[in-house]
Parts: sequence; structure tokens; C-alpha cells
Amino acid sequence: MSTKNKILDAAEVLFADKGFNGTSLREITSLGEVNLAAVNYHFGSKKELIKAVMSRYMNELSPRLESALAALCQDDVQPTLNDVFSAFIGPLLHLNEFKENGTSTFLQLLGRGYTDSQGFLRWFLTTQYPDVFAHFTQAVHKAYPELSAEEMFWRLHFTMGTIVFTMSSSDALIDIAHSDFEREVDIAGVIKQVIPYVAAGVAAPIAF
Amino acid sequence: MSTKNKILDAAEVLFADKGFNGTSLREITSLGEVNLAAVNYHFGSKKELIKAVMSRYMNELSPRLESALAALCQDDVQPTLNDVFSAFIGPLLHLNEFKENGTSTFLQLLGRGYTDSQGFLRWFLTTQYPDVFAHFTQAVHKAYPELSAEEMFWRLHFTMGTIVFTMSSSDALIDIAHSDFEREVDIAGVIKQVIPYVAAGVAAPIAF
DNA sequence: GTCTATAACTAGATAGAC
DNA sequence: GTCTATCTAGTTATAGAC
Repeated sequence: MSTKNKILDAAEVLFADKGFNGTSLREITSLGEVNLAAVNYHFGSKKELIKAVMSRYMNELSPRLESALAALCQDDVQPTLNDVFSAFIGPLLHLNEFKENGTSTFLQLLGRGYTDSQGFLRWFLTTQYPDVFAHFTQAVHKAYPELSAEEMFWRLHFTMGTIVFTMSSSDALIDIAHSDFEREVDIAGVIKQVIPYVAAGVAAPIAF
Repeated sequence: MSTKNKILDAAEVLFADKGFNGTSLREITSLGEVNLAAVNYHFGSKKELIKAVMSRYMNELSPRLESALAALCQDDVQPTLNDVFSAFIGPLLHLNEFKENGTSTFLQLLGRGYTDSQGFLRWFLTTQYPDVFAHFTQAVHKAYPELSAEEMFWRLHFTMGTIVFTMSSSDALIDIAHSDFEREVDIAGVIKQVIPYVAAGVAAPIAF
């Protein structure tokens, strides 16, 4: 296994757990059992390392997600909002085959990216992977054409918040569900709980 | 104005904007125009300063919120979920009279507290202000008795996530709404958008 | 209570030997 | 490509004069 991958593997675990600001290069190289200087040799800077960690997941996720959403858009029948959000399940759970705990790690990283480091990662994702966002809004529009662009903007951000925040604290939530309700829940279980919630939220009657 | 309050005022602005980890005591004392050593003299440590910033808001918010929720619980008629979530509007917007941008600042701080510093603030809030949480779940149960305790647990956490995440990035969202839809939105406007969303989410049909 | 000075430590990044 | 050693700059926290 290459030094570069050792660094990426160690970094994603620590970034997901403690955030980007909260993780030092020394912790990463120590967990990955590589030399401190290797990070700057292979990635140039901490910021570039963060981008590389996210890109490894996005490159795995985005083609599958795009084709699932594109299928909904091209289909003749009108999808429900549940269909649209369910299109995320397969591609997201596939990350578990790509890497151990991949789904959970990726979603936690996404949450970190929105709150840490004042949104530079949000900028990075929306500019580097614009097609995913375009197909998604198109699919939602097909499922719920009455929703104005502005309403959709707000509700998709609320949805993003729900998912990302839930996954950032999913370890704690799964622990609580276990101790309070004697229920074994895994990440797929959390996803199945959250989909009806966000679908109903997006489908809510229009406000004012 | 006392040194202690100068520090609290400067700290809350920076904490909300850049997170707890991302803000140094030097930035705080520099913005507040007080001496660096004053933080440790008045608060003992950075961690205690964080608690003090949150407590100042919670002590203003929690009695109003508790009485609004208690009123719903004691009322003879069954409230809707919209009623329950709308009970937050008054107490939250009151923070704007307590301090300039108080509502937005407080909700951003809450968001930081959930993701920064691995949940020590979540622990602090749930142990220091348990009555708020108890009254809230009681009110939701009254509005939607069919919802099991476990379903409610999940949906309330989804809701917490939606609100907190939205508010953490509310400045960015308000900017986008302004440039993309030529719409002036303030924090009250965001709250009015989000309430139908979370009410519908909590009221969603039970999964599987 | 407020200040200066500084201790004790950690951060990201790099030069240069191998 | 990998290492040690080190630089520069930042961090929290504190001792002690005023």
C-alpha cells in the first residue's frame, strides 16, 4: 500500500471524527505510520489533502448518482419525491463496498465541509461536480412541478442540512437508539428513517 | 461596559462565524479591545468562556421557550405540529431585542456546538437545560400521539439538524437568495420557510 | 483588575542529507 | 521517495509588576 493511500486513509478517519480544523498533520501521519514530511511531499498542503480526500469519494459516488438521477429524469412516468431521494440509497451504500464504513465516513466529511473552514469545501464541490446538483434539482422539479425555484432552493438546503447533520452525529445517535430503545441500527437504517422525513419536508404545503 | 461583557460580545461573534476551534483568544481580545490575559482572569479557560457565551443566551431563551411549550401542553385542545414549532418563533426572535442579530448568532452557535469539539456542548446543554427538551417532546407527543418514542427521537434529531445546519450557513443562504432570486430575506424569513418543512417531516407517515 | 512578559506547547511547512 | 531537523508563527495559559 502506497504512502499516498496510507495518508488518505488515516486523514479521512480523523477528518470525519474531529473535523478538518481539529485534526493536525501530525495526528494523520502518526495514525498512518508515515513520515510527517510525506504529506507536503505528496499533497503540497493540508488544504490540498482535504480536497484529495473528498475527491476520492466524489469520484466513486458521482457517476452512480448521476445515472440514477438521470434515469428518473428520462423516465416517462412522474416520480414521487420518495423515488428521488431513494435514488441516493444505492450509490451511497455502495461506498461501504468501496471502503469500510465508507457511507458514514463520506457523509460525515460532507457535514464537516459545510461547517468547518468557512465553506471553501462547499465551493469546491459545487464547482467541481455541478452535474450532480443539476440532475438532482431537475428530478425534484419533475416530481413536484408546483414548487418554485426559490422554494426548491430553500427546501433542498434544508434537506442537505438534515442529512449532513444527522450523519455527522450518526455515531452518537446510533448509540442512543441502542441504549434507549434496545434497537440495533446501522447506517442503512438511519438512511431509511430519514428519507420519509425529508421527502415529506420537501413536499410540504407552500408557505407564506 | 465591563471587560467581561466586552469579551463575551466579541467571542460570540467570532465563535458563530468561525467555530470554537477556529477562533483564538487573541482574536477575541483583539476584537473586544481588552488584554489577552483578561480571558483567563475572568473565565479561567477557553472552555469556560464557551459555556459562558452559551449560557447568556440560554438563560434568556429557556424561560420563554418553556412557558410557550408548557402553555401548549396544558391547553385543552390538541395542538398541531405547526403550533408546536411555531412556539419557538417568539422566544427565538426575542433574542434580536436582547442583542443585535441575537437570533441568528445563537442558532449559529448552537450549530457549532453540535459539530465542533465532539459534542461537549451538546452534553452541557442537555444536562443544564433538561426541562426545555422534556416540554418539547411532551408537546410533540400531544400533537402526534401515534408517533412512537423511537420515531420521535429520530425525527426530533432530524429537525434539530435541519434548523441548526440552516442557521449555521444562513448568511451564505441569504446571500444566494438575494443574488439568485432578487429576494430580501432576513432571519425571520428563513424561520418561516423552515417551519412548514420540519412540521411536515415530523408528521410524515411512519416508515417501512 | 489590568497590564507586560514569557513560559510551554502545537501548528503547518521546508531544507537538505540519504 | 523518505527521513531528520528545524523554522516560523501560531496557540493557551500564567507569573508577577503596577
